[in-house]
Amino acid sequence: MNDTADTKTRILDSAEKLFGLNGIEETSLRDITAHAQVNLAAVNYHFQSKDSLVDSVIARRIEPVNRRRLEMLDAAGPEPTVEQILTAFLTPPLEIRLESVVPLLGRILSNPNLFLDRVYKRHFALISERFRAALGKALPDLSRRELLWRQMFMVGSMTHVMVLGQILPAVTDGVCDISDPAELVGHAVRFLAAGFRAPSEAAARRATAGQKDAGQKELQCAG
Amino acid sequence: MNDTADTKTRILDSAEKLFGLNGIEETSLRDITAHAQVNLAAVNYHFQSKDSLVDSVIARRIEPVNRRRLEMLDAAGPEPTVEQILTAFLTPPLEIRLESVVPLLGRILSNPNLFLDRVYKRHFALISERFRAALGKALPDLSRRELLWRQMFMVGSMTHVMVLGQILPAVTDGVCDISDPAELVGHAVRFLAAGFRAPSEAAARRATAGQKDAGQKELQCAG
DNA sequence: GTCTATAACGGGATAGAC
DNA sequence: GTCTATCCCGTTATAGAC
Repeated sequence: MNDTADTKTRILDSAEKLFGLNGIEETSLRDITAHAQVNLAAVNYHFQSKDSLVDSVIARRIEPVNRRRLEMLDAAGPEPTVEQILTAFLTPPLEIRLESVVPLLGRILSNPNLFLDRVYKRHFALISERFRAALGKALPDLSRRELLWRQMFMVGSMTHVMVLGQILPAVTDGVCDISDPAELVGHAVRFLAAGFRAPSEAAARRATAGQKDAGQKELQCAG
Repeated sequence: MNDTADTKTRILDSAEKLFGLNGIEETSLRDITAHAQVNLAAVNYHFQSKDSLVDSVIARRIEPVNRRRLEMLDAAGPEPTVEQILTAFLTPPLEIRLESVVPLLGRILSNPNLFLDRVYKRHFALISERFRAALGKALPDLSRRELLWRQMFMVGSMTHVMVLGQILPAVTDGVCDISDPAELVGHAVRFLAAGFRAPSEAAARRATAGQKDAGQKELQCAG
């Protein structure tokens, strides 16, 4: 906590931290103002309501992440590889060094009520379309439907790791954690790029129709 | 709602539905008892507390899902393919026909506080180990660390789709939805099996060290 | 702009009649 | 087992002094 910051910033900082640690609904304005060492009424003065505070907390972190994503995508040139596209999408949210911001972003992405109106439409629809277009160009054999499903799986992979955040070591015998974003992005990009390059639905059907008893192994590689 | 069921079942049914629709913290006991058309005090009579009710709601759905997962895994024989393992893991939670149970399972998996002590240790640790062992046997080149990361990505892919549930069409222009579990499992298994078969960290390093300027395309297939 | 005090409400839980 | 009535707490939000 930056004790020298002004009241509004102190509230945002504390809200962000406690939302990420304990959840949004589970965190009261009293918790926030106590942690920020400001008066309870300051929240309703600077923000109009708790809902509006939540929106401010979200926007403050998501917007720079999305700007950085587009920067990285643009930096990869006009015809980026699948790996470059995925790296541009996954790195910015994971490399935020502030404790509990990563889990907060995860929570936001995994709360369907909050997500649709207050996050997806404002902060995610355009980015999602932009990255889907890039992936479609890199993978011209995939239908729009397949691209959309695979993008869901990609976002889900990232979200789950972000949500688990602090408890990730506890569920992996201490093997995995999010403190090294580069390692995490590396694992994720290898896994997800192979997934995106998997044979399309149509190709998989053709393959099984063509060779009758080759088993499922031919599904391995096509891309 | 089954109006003829006994009070305890009516409470479980209503709680499950409202938890899935609106979230667990966001649903009050008053909401539940009103929907179930039972008395408020009945909750504390049949269950001791709201927390304990939550545990019962979770256990009632997760246990059959996990039994079915093991059945399907065993049915695939002693050396199942990656596709068979993934299908056994993903199908049971998604083919539950009851509205709002799938989103509820998603919410449970994406609430880290609830998850670790009250869900992971009780309902998920053993299943997770069992499936990881099967995947490790089918993919002997992967290290334990890589297997754990990839399993996280798999669970995340499934969880995200389950969490979004009802709003999935809204974020995909109506293209994707969870009403056809077979289609969803098909897409997921193709994507994830390719991901699991992606070259290991070590293999990827060897490949880039060996050939200098082949670009990133050689990462495509190895497994 | 910042505080104290409090309003107005909804939450979980329980006592005790039936 | 089921009800009514109520307790007691924490919540958001606001009024009004400074």
